[in-house]
Amino acid sequence: MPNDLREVALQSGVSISTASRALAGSTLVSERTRQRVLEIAGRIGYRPNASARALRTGGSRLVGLVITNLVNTSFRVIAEIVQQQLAEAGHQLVLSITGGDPEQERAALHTLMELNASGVVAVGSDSKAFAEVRARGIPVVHLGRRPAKLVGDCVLGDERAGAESAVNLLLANGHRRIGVVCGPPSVTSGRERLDGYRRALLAARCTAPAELVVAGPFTAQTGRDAVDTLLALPRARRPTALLVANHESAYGLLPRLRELSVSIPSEVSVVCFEDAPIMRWWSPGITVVDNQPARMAELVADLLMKKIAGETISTSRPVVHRIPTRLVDRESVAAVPTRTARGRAAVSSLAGS
Amino acid sequence: MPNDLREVALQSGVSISTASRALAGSTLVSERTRQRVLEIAGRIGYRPNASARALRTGGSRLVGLVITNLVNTSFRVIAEIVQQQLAEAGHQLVLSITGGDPEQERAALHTLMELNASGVVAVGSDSKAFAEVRARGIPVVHLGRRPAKLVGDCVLGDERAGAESAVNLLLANGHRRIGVVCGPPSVTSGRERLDGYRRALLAARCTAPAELVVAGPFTAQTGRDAVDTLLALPRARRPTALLVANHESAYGLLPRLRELSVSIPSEVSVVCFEDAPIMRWWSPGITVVDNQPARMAELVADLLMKKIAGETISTSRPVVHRIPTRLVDRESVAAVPTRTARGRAAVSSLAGS
DNA sequence: ACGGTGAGTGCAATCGTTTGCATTCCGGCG
DNA sequence: CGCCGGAATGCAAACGATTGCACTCACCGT
Repeated sequence: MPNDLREVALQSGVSISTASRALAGSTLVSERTRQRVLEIAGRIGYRPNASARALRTGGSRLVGLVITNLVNTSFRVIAEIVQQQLAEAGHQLVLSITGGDPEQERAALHTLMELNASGVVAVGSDSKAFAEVRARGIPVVHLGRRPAKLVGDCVLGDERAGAESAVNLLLANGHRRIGVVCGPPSVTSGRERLDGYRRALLAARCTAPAELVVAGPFTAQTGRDAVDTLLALPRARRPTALLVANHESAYGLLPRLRELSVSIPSEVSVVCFEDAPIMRWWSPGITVVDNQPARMAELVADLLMKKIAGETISTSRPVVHRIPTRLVDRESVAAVPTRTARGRAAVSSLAGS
Repeated sequence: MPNDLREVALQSGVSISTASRALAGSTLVSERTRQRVLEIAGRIGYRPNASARALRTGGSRLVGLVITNLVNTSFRVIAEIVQQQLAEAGHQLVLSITGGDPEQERAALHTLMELNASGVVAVGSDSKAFAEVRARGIPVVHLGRRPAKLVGDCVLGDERAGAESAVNLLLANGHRRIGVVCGPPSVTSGRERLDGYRRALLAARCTAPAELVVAGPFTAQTGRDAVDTLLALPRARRPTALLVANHESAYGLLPRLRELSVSIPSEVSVVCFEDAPIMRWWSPGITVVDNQPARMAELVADLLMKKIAGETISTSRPVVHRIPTRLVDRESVAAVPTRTARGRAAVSSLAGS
């Protein structure tokens, strides 16, 4: 026995149109028939066919999330929150993980077009397939990284200010030689963080010598290597503090420091970008610049749903939103050890015990 | 200008049927017309309308993944791999995160039914909505936890053997008093791990006193509390090794041990369940029972796609597959400390507070 | 009494594809 | 020469919902 709208109509003794309207809550049906239809629908467990509806109305209530991976804590949080927010509004999340491969990204976007997606959230992406998506009137929101060509609004962290706040904290603790580990210059977020770092140093009339800047891909290895490179510098040029501008690197940098028994924060202060469980649980707790992925995700969901509801492919220019970062001060930053202070500490510890 | 099959047909000078067949690769069209149609389709950027196709054929090529969260490393890996495998076969992943809430799970499953999902992967779930899904002929594969009522094949880790291998390793290192932290008894995986623990001890003619068994929800707090409970035991009854049977607890347990300056493995040996980056990076590296989520995911995707392809809601009984675990020996297990060698400062500090 | 009104309902077209069946066209065979 | 068969194509009916339009009444005002 089928359980489509026709069946509901049949059993309710009304036409398909009326049944449809009753279920849709139209004012064009009498209260009594609505009750009857609803009751029958409930009884036979009627579920509307999403394909048919999408075909007829042109709206699928599917939203694509195109993302490079789920390992990155920010991305994971974003996926969770966006899914949840969309679900509350009756949308479904179609997940595509591209691994950063443009070809896969293209494929994902094409599929989303075929699905008549109601919207697309893309994080860290940049391909001309977006133009097609946009051309089809599907709203797009960019997230996390700013692509060269915006086809929709863009939600970013305030990377520059975040880096500045971190560097300022270090400066306030007396650090002058601050090493930085950042992502490849091709990624906007990495560039901006580096820029913030430079700017803060400049404002304090400090130098940022090239030897203190290490750039590399988003891998733990980059972090490991950075430690070795920076600590190999002669004492006087060695950094007393490190700013780790992406947390993939942190996953290599922190263990490497421990391997080498370099003590945080007494020997080197550390500030990392992006909060993650491991940052809280590391010993000592790592001071981080939290880019608040949950807030980014909420805003993204909000923007996208407004666009979807508006139906209007707003011809206005895409706007870029910046979510402020939050400096979470834990235990990995301390005053720069002065020669005398260090000597004193050693002496007193001897004397004390 | 529309972008549908009719347009392709029109420009190719053939009927819609022929165009459809040409694109579908049917043998019923001449090579020449196929070429022509393909060329036109490519030129005008034709993309088939998935809704229309789904409506007509009854297959949506959408697969639901219903999961409690993405924080758990195993789940995250599963989501990534399943997505990738499905995408390769031309399916799309619809992600639903339930947070463990049965109501949300029900809603997710209902939505998937409306979408005419081609299949559903459910991890850690148990609700009667599955019966409806099954009744609609949608293949289901369970993953990770075994629900009371199987509506489809089930892929699990070999929890019992995994726990046994861990305990055996500890026994081989001379440990006799082995504490265990496990999930709530309501979850099958937790029960099985506990069972494996008991069995291994029994086989070695050791006891597993109740005071060494701590059960609690899948939270970091459970792990923290477990440390305090177990270490508060009088010296002679205190465990010399810990088996942490879920990694949510590990996230609380490991930092707590470090807070208390309880040294691993010299004061206490530790084996955790489920591998994760933090296990590798912890210092010392934590020996784990790896449940190989990637292999589970691959098998799940494989099973599901076979069922989808088969079209047959195989009436045969659901079969339960077990993926073997892998003991990854790192640095957190050492021979049991002799009484004299055993440090006392850290542990007694706890008793004091 | 009659036309107007408006609430409630039904008819039928429509969304874009797939596919069973009919149709055409051609060559080959009896 | 007519007939048959197969290859290639087209026609039209689905799939299940939404929705503009037309229709039916009962009721009201004049």
